[in-house]
Amino acid sequence: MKLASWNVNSLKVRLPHLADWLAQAQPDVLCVQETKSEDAKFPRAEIEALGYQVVFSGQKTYNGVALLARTALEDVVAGIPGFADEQKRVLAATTAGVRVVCVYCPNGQAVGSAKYEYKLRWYAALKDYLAAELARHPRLAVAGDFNVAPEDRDVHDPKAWEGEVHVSEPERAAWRALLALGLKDSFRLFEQPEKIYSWWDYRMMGFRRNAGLRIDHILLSAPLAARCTASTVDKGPRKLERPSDHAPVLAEIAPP
DNA sequence: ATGGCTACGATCCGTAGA
Repeated sequence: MKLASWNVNSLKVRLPHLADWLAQAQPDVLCVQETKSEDAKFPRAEIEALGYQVVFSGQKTYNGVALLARTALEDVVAGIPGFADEQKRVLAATTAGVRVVCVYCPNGQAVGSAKYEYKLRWYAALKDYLAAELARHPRLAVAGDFNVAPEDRDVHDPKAWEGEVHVSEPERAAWRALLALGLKDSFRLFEQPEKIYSWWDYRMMGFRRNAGLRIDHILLSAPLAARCTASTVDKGPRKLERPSDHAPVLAEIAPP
């Protein structure tokens, strides 16, 4: 199974890039974040025409998540059960025997802000949810935009970012709490080149300078991690005209 | 230098992203 995640920063704008990338990369499952599309206006027919099943949970202007798969998407659950939240950030489904949770974690805006507190509360709720999901689904993948760069090597300029939102210690602790459940960062299962990132600022020629952060991740439960053969970032779509500021991330999982 | 892009829904600017 080729599993991918991509924050498209508006599905409407990025639909041509998405279509091209699906045809080229041929993922079996794709988690999409920041669709910015309310469900009534979701481009379901366009995506089905590309050969994918799709489920989605969205809202106008902000947030919004979707799950695309070659195989049927079953037991679909939107949001974090028991955590009241207007913001459409989580969508789970089972496909080809794998439970997939698509997440768009809060940005946090600035350390100490109300949005930062919300981010930490949200992460705590996510951790409890994933603990329960792991108990029910041994084959669990959690993919999305986590808005946390786990370590300094995931940051282009750790000194400039020190203590800032996305790298602050409470955020990294929240990330490590997910790993403590037994989930593995698929990217770090392998030897990787240095300075690999998944997001680059639109401003200041961030992409050309490779001034980025690795904040998009695919977490795998132990049974899936044991079968994972590769995990990469595909910078290709970031080089196109009018790109998303995020690149797709991928994990390959061998058949059992 | 606290800016610098981009998307959105609203107007000709504010909010949000990261």
